[in-house]
Order: sequence, then C-alpha cells, then structure tokens
Amino acid sequence: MENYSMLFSVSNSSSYPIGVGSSQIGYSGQSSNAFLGLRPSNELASDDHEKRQGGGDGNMLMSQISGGSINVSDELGGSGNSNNNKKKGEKKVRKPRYAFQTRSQVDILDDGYRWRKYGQKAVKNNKFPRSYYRCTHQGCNVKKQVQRLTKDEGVVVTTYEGVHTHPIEETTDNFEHILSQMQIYTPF
DNA sequence: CGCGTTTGACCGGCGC
DNA sequence: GCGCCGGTCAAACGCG
Repeated sequence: MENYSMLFSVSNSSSYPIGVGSSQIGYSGQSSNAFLGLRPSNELASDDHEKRQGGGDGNMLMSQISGGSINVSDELGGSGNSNNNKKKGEKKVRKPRYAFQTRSQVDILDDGYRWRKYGQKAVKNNKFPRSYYRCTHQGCNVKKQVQRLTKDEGVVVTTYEGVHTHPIEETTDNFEHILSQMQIYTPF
C-alpha cells in the first residue's frame, strides 16, 4: 500500500460520511477538473440492475446509486460478510453506493483510509480490470472498487459502498502533519 | 513475522 | 435447468 495521504481533506472533518470529501486528488495538478462527475444517491429507488446485465453498457459512469433502504450502520457494524444470505430472515439489504470518477495517472487513490485488496476481475467492454478493496478496520465493512475506463485511460472510476464509522487512519506522513512540522521550522 | 497483494476457484443471481 | 457474469474467498506468495 502506498501512503500518499491525500492532501487537504483530513483537516475539515474527520468523520465524513464517505471517503468522498477527502479524496480531492492532488495528484498531478495538471488537470483542473478533478471531479468529472459525482452522483450521490439519485432517486433510482427501484432495484438496481445497472451492471447486472451482461454486455450492456460500455461505460458505467452512472453507476446508479441503488436507493435501497439505508441500513448502513446496521450493516457495517454487524455482519462481517457479504451483503446477504448467511442468515435466514435477513432480507437483502442493498447498501447505497457512491461513484465518482477522477482523473489520475494512478488508480490507487488514497483517501486516508487503509484498504486491502480482495479481488480483481476483468470487466466486459473494458480492457482494464476492476479492483475490489475493503477497509481493513475492524467492524468496518466499507468497500470500494476502482476501475479505469477504456475510453480514456486517464479516468478512474471509484465506487464507494458503505460508510466509514471510524476516523481516518492516522498516517505518520500525513500532509497536515508534515505541514505543521514545516511550520515549526519556518521562520514566519 | 505480520500484513497486504495475487489469482484461480467458488458462489449466488439472473436471463434464456 | 443451465450457463453467464459479477462479486467474494482463500491459499500462496511477496515485501518491509
């Protein structure tokens, strides 16, 4: 894992709902439009089959946020497993997903949390694989998947699933930390 | 030696 | 019912 702790971000609010607020992507300040799109919970309350069907869409820009019931907290805290089954009487609870795309050379966008990769699959209509990450904090089932577009490989789509219930991991090389350190040595 | 990645197998859902 | 497909598991491996 890399610790490129994402610059600005950490200071504002440690308990941001998702990693969204924290990943401003300071990489390569070349591109002004870091966020090409961000769609938090639209009203697609109906079932989500967006990418379920095979060979449908070439781009999953939309990645509909499934508007299922939001039992996020329950989900996160309790089950340390996949979405459903494993228990009888447990109905299928879909966690909302937040997808946004960024322009970045690297696909590993460190948002301050520690992720562990648990899978990688090839995506149809896409020559780049999709990587599945999971937050390594205990009791935190937040997942995210990172995918690069075939259209232009400069764009990386990150989809967050779930909400972090813990503060951001404290990295020693935190930018803020470094900043404060610098201020110490700065004559001003 | 602990933690994270890799990678093929496995599993459940859905379409046909 | 079968096969495809997306998502997850887990053992082996790698690295600091």
